[in-house]
Amino acid sequence: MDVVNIFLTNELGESLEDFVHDHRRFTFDRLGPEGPRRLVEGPMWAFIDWVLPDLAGLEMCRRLRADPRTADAHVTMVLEEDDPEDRRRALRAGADDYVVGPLTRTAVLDRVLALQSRASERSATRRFELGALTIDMAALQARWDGEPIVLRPNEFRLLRFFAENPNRVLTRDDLINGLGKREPPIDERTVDVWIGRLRRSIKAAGGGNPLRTVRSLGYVFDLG
Amino acid sequence: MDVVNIFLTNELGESLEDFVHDHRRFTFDRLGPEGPRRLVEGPMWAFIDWVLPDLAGLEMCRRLRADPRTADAHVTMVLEEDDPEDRRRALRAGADDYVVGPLTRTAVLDRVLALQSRASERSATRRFELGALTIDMAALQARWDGEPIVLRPNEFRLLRFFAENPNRVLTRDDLINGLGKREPPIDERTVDVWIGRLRRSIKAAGGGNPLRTVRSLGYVFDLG
DNA sequence: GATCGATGTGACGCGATTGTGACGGGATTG
DNA sequence: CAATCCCGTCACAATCGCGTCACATCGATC
Repeated sequence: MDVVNIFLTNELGESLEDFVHDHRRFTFDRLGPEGPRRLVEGPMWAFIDWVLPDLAGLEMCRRLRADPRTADAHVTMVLEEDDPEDRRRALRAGADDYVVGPLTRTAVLDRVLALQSRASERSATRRFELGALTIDMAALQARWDGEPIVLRPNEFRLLRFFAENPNRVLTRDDLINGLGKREPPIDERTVDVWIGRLRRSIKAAGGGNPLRTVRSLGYVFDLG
Repeated sequence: MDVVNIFLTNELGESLEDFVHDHRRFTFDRLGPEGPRRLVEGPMWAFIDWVLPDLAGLEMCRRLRADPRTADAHVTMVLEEDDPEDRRRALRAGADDYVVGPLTRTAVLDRVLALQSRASERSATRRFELGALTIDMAALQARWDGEPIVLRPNEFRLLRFFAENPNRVLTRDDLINGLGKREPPIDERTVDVWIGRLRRSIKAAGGGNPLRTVRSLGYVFDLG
């Protein structure tokens, strides 16, 4: 079942309980300055209050964008009143959307569902093309020069995360978080095993080794 | 001469008279909660009013889909006004299309003709050619490399649904809904049995295994 | 080239997921 | 109305995935 992460900067995000609706699982999470408390793999929808006690909504939005784990989140800015000037500023700060609050739980859900159906129309088949490597997100199938790569679920997630952050050193911690494995805590050395297994699977499909080890730091997906 | 069934939930469907236009024979039929009153073999086009006195349009749509005789009908939802929210819900409930009413008889005909010509361009539902596999919708016959595959009705529906959604992970839930088995509720594990039986039938005809298991998610019909 | 921390990797085992034979009730057929 | 077929469910077997460990290997530094 799909999991949809919903982040809120107000008390609506307090309950960490899951919420199932229409065959999808939603998790509500309180969004603080340090980012979300938990992050399950899946689409992310953030609702940021324009006026916050400790941190301006603008700044919160920037932090979300800066963190590779949440950079893809869809950000909706929640305005207290419909001020055109605020709207403009919110969108310029990187928000994808705005809404005039205050929100209720069901209002949030409805909005996410509406936006989601629009989003799925737009990018029904997401597809990465990275040199010889292609990743078909709809079929959950990766190929090297057209040759299918047989990947286990975790390997696929790993490859996907690398593909989303090419040419950038990812620490073992980045990888663990990027794959949503903060809980239960995982030994960092396990990442080495993930890498080894992914490399082997790619090689088994006749591929090269796009994963470079950066000693005492992490790994990079080399592109071009 | 082809016969085209047109179902309507309002008084436009009252007359059971045939109507000939452009070398095609159309039958108009009043669609009630029990389904159409008569059904001639041929393409089916249903126009369901979003607002109905006794039964919501949504529910009517589901019933159409649930009945194997009408599951293939093209469903157009007739909205009273252009509310994006209603549009979204209509499409998610299984409608193929929507239109803002009220409709006249000729408007319905025009629409059907327009949709029909588009459909025949796609020639979607007549015949699939997917690698070694061919599916003849008219003869309800599938073949692997020309060799007939003996399929039970449910297996055929399943294969058809896969063929309509190749290279795309389908969850067990997708498959249950795609085969119109929302009612009565079906155990998701039953899908595993469907898959097993379909695989066996294909293999019995000398075919390969085009169905890939995606662990903890669902199944994909792999193509290319 | 010796040393030592960092990385690569085969093996293991548990828990989760999937495959499948068997059964029975209901529909269908002749 | 008997024989057959179809299909949903169940229970058990088979398989798979993955985190961990232990040991092999590597490579920077002196």
